[in-house]
Amino acid sequence: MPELPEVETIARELQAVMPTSRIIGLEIRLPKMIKLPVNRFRRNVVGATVGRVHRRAKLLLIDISTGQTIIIHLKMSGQLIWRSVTGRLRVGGHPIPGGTEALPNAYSHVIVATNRGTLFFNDQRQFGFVKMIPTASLEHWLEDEGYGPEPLSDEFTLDVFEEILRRHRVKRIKPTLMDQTVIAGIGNIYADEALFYAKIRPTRRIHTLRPDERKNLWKGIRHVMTLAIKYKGTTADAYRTANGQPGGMLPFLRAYGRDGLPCKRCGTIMKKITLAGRGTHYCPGCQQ
DNA sequence: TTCAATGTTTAGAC
DNA sequence: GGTCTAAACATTGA
Repeated sequence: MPELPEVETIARELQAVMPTSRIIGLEIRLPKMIKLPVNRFRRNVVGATVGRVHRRAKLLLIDISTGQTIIIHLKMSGQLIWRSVTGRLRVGGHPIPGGTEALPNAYSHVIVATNRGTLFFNDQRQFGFVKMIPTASLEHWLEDEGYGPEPLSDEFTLDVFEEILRRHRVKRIKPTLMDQTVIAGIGNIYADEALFYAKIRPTRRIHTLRPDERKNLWKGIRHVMTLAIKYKGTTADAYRTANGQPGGMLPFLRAYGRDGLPCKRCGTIMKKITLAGRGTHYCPGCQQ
């Protein structure tokens, strides 16, 4: 499930419980999830102490005491579940059928055991991955990957956004928002939401955006991301219900998944189209 | 049975 | 060279 707010939620939850725990075991049930030689991964991970858990773009980052950072991408259906030794669960990512009571389950591909609890990396569709980079070269690695600015950082000013739009003026706005090298962390849900906020149709060519629309879109991106983090993402806290009900942000979505329903702003029936291969939801009444 | 799913990459067409 | 679409990855469920 995860876009920036969901991964941020997971990072914060894990940061609250994992640091200073010692990794005492590692089970790799599906080796293809680990994008480096499994032996090298194991050698650096087992016996290490967990440092900071943080996030960049949609990547979850776990610093460990061997000077490495574990990088996890959840892609479409990944989830991370922390089960403390007392049995308390913290879940992030896609809800799993049947809830979280039985762990590990058929989708638990990587299991990291520590003295304080166990981290399960589950992924139904197996698109996610685990990498490992020396912490000292993490920034450099991220730069090489080409990620754009964090939308909630001070660096992401209106001027920076305007410059981004100038670089991509012939493209359509929604796929550009979702391009991780343009801005980091915006996915399909929050692209639709930010465009709804700014009353901009997702198919608009960037050069047709007026100054007020560009500013509203910049505000919309930050507003939507901030709100989603506040509510712990759109499904990230599905663990509260055993049957995988969606998370706290869902009632606040105004575009995603609302095709066929009246627009919350103007009442027009919302539409869904396919754009760049992704379901795209908008109001034909007030998004021009 | 067919299609779509919160992501990303790649091949090909224009 | 730039931009766009479809397909691929694997699985499930509507």
